[in-house]
Amino acid sequence: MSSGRKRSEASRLAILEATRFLLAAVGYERLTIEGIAGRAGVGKQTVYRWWGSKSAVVAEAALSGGLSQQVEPLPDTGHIANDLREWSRAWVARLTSPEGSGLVLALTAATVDNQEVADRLYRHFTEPHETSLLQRLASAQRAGQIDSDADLPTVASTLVGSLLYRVLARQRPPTADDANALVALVLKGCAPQHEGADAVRR
Amino acid sequence: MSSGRKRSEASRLAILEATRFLLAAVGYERLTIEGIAGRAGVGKQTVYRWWGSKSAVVAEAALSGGLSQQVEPLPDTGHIANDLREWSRAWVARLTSPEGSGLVLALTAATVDNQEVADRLYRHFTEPHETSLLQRLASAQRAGQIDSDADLPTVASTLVGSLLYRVLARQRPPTADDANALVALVLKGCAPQHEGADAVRR
Amino acid sequence: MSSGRKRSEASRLAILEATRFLLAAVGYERLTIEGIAGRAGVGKQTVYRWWGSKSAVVAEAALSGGLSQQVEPLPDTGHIANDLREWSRAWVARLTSPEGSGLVLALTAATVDNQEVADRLYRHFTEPHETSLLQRLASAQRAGQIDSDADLPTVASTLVGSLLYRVLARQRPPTADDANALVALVLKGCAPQHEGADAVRR
Amino acid sequence: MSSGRKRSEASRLAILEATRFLLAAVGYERLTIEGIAGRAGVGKQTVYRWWGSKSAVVAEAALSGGLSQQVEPLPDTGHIANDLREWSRAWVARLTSPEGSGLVLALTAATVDNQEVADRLYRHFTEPHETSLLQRLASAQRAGQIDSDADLPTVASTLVGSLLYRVLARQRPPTADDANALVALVLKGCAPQHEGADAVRR
DNA sequence: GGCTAAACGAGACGGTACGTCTCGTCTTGGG
DNA sequence: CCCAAGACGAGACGTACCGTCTCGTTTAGCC
Repeated sequence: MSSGRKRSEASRLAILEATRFLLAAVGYERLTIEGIAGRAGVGKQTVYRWWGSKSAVVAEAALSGGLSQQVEPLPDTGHIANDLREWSRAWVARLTSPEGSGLVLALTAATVDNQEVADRLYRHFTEPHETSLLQRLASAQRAGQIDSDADLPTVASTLVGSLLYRVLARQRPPTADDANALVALVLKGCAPQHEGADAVRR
Repeated sequence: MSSGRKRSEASRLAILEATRFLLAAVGYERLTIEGIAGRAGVGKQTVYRWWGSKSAVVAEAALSGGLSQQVEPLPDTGHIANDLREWSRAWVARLTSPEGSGLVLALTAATVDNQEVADRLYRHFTEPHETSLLQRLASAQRAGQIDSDADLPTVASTLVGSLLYRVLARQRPPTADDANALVALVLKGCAPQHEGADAVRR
Repeated sequence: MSSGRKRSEASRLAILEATRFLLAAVGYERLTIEGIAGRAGVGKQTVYRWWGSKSAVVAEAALSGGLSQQVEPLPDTGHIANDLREWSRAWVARLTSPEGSGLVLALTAATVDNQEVADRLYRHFTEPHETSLLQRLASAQRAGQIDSDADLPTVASTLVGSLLYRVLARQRPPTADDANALVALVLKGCAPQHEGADAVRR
Repeated sequence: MSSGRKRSEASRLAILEATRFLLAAVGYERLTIEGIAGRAGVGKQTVYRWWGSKSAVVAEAALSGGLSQQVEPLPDTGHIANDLREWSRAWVARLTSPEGSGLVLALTAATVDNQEVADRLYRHFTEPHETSLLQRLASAQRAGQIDSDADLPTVASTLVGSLLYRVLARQRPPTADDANALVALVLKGCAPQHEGADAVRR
C-alpha cells in the first residue's frame, strides 16, 4: 500500500495566482484553462486533476486571494450608525475598485454557471459579511439602538445585496453617498419604536 | 438601385424562440450560436448578420419574450404599504419561478460578459421596474405616507436589487415573507417624521 | 436544397504535401495530425473532415505523390531476362533511395495499423507492379520463353515481395546484384522444359 | 555499499505477458506503456527502467513468447523438395494463425519504428529461419540435389521473405498451395544443370 | 416579367479551447 | 536500491464552436 508522489503546493499556488492575474486581465468569459495552465507553467491535467471546471478554479482563486481575507469583523464603537457607515464605505470602496468590481463580475459568472460553486462562494465570500453585520446589529439591538422586533437577517442581507446589485447592474457604480443613503434608510427602518415613531402605522 | 431581399421575420422569430428554448434547456454558459441556428433552422450567418454575439441574442430574446411585458405600472390603491406588498409578492413570484430564475441567471451572465448588453438589459428590464416603483413612491410621498426628505431612488433600487441579489446568490430563494419583511423595513425607513422619531439622528 | 461552400482543393493539396514532407522528416510514428495541419496552414478539423486517421492521410499522400506514378508498364524488348533485370534494377533503385525506403516503411506502418488503408495501398501501390509484371511474363510465356505450366502470379509476387521484404527487414538493403540473382533464380525456376532448356537464350 | 533489492523476475515476466496479451487485444498502434504497466500490476518506471521504449518491450515479449522457440532446425529426410514443402507448410501455418499474423504485424511495426529493434528482431526472429534453411539447402547442394552454382542466400531469403510479404500485404493470406508453388518455383530455379541447361548464364 | 441584389440555408474554412490520454520523469513511502 | 503508486510538465488526441467565407437558391423591389 504505497502512496505515490505528493500534490505539488507550488503548482497549486501558481495556478491560483495565474487565475487571479488572468481574471483581472481578460475577464471571466475569456479566461481559459489552457491559459491558466500555460501562465502557471503547469500541465492542463494538473488543473483538471484538482478542479475540473473553470468556475471551481476561479472560486478557489478568489477565495484564497485578497478580497476575502479582509472580512474584518466590523468595528464596534458603540455607535451603530457610525459603524455601519464605516463598514459601508469600506465595502463600497472595495466593490468599486477595478480589481474588486472585476472580481465580483467574475464570481457572479461562476455562481451563475455552477450551483456547487455558488454555494461555496456564498459560504466563504458573502455570508461572512452578512454574519459579521448580523453580529454588530445584534449588539446594537441589545444596546437599544435598534428595535427589538427588527428582522436583522433581512437588514443584513439588504445592506449587502443592495450594494452588490448596483455593482452587477454595471450602470452608475455605487458611491459613498449611495452607501450612506442606504445605511440611513435601513437604520431608520429598524430604529427603536419609543413614543411616536410609528411610521408604518397606518 | 435595387433593394434586395427583405429581412426574414420568420427567421428572426425562430432565432429568438430557439434562444429562449435553449437558454431554459442548457443555460447561458452552454448556449451556442450554432445550437441556436441549428434549432431555428437557420444559417449561422443569419444570426451573425443581425446580432453578432451570444449576449446580444440572449438580451433580445429575453426582452421580446415573456417576463418583460408584464411591467404593469404598479397598482395605486392609495395605500402604499399594501401596494408595495402586492408588487413585491408578484416580483418575487416571477423571479423564483423556474423560467424566471433561469432567465435572471442568464441575463446576469450576459450582463457580466458585455457592457453594452448590460446597458440594454438594464434599460429595458430592470429600470422600468425601478421607474414604476419610483412613481408610486412619489405619489405616496405627495400623499404624506412617505417622508418628504426620503431618498426615493435609493428606496426603489433597494427594493429591486435586494430581491434580485437573493435570487443570484442561489441559496435559499426569496419567499413572500422575505418580500414582506423587506417592504416593512424599507417603508419604515422612509416613513414620515412626526416629531421626535429621530432614532438615527443621535 | 443548398450546397454550402466547396471543398478547398488548395487545402487538400497542402495537407498531402505537408504529410509527405513530415513523413520524410520525422517518420510515421512521430507524424501527427496536428503537425500536418500546422505545416499545411490548415485547421485540424479540415484534416479530420476528409480523412479521419493518420494512416488514411499517409496513404493518400503517398499515392498522390511521386513513387506511384512511375509504374511504367515494363519494357518489352522481346528478351524477358533483360526486361526483368531492367525492371528489378529500377525497382531496387527506387526502394533503396532515401525517400523510397522511408516511404515504404511508412506505408508498411499504415498498412499494419489499418486494414482498409492496407487494401487501398495494395490496390494502388503494390498491385500495379504485380499486374505489370504479370503482363510481361504472360507475353514471355506466349513467346515460349517461360514454361507454359509456370505459375505466373507466384512468380510476380515473389519478385515484388522478396525485394520489399529485404527493405523492410532493414538489414543490408537490396543491391542491383541481389536483384539480378533473384531474377536469375526465378527465371530459371520458370524456364521452359524442352530438351536443352534454351528458352531464354535467344 | 549494499547492492539493494534485486530485479524482480515476477515483474519482468508479468510485463512481457501483459505485452503479449495487449498486443493481441488491441494491436501495436494502440498498445501503450501505461496499459502494459497497469495490466502487469507494475509501476511504469519499472518498464522504463529496463526497456525504455514500446518497440523494445514488444520485441522482447515476442521473442520470449511462443513463435520463436519453434525454430526447429528443418528436417533432413534427404529429399529436399519434401523437406522444403514440410517447412513451408509449417511456416505458412504459423504465419497465418491469428496470433501469428498479429504478431508479424506488430513486429513489423516495431521494426519500422526503430532500427535497433529491427536488428534485434531480425537476428532473433527471421535470421534463424534463413540460417536453418541455408543449412538444409547446403546439405542438398552437397547431395547434388541443388546446382552447385546456386545462390543459396538468395534462395533462402526469397522463401522467407516472399511468404512474409504476403502476410504483410494483408490481402489474401498465403495458403499451403501458395507455399508449394513457391517451393516448386524456387527449387526448379536452383535445380542442378545436367548438360547445357544454362539458360540464364549469359 | 425579366433583372439585380441582398438575404437566405448550408456548410467548409482557419482557428482556439475543450477535456482526455499517454508520454517519460520525478517523488514518496514501503520492503 | 527496487518497487507500486501516482503526481508532474508536456503535448497530441478527436470534438465542439468560433466567426468568416463561399456556395447555390429564394425573394423582393425596380425597370
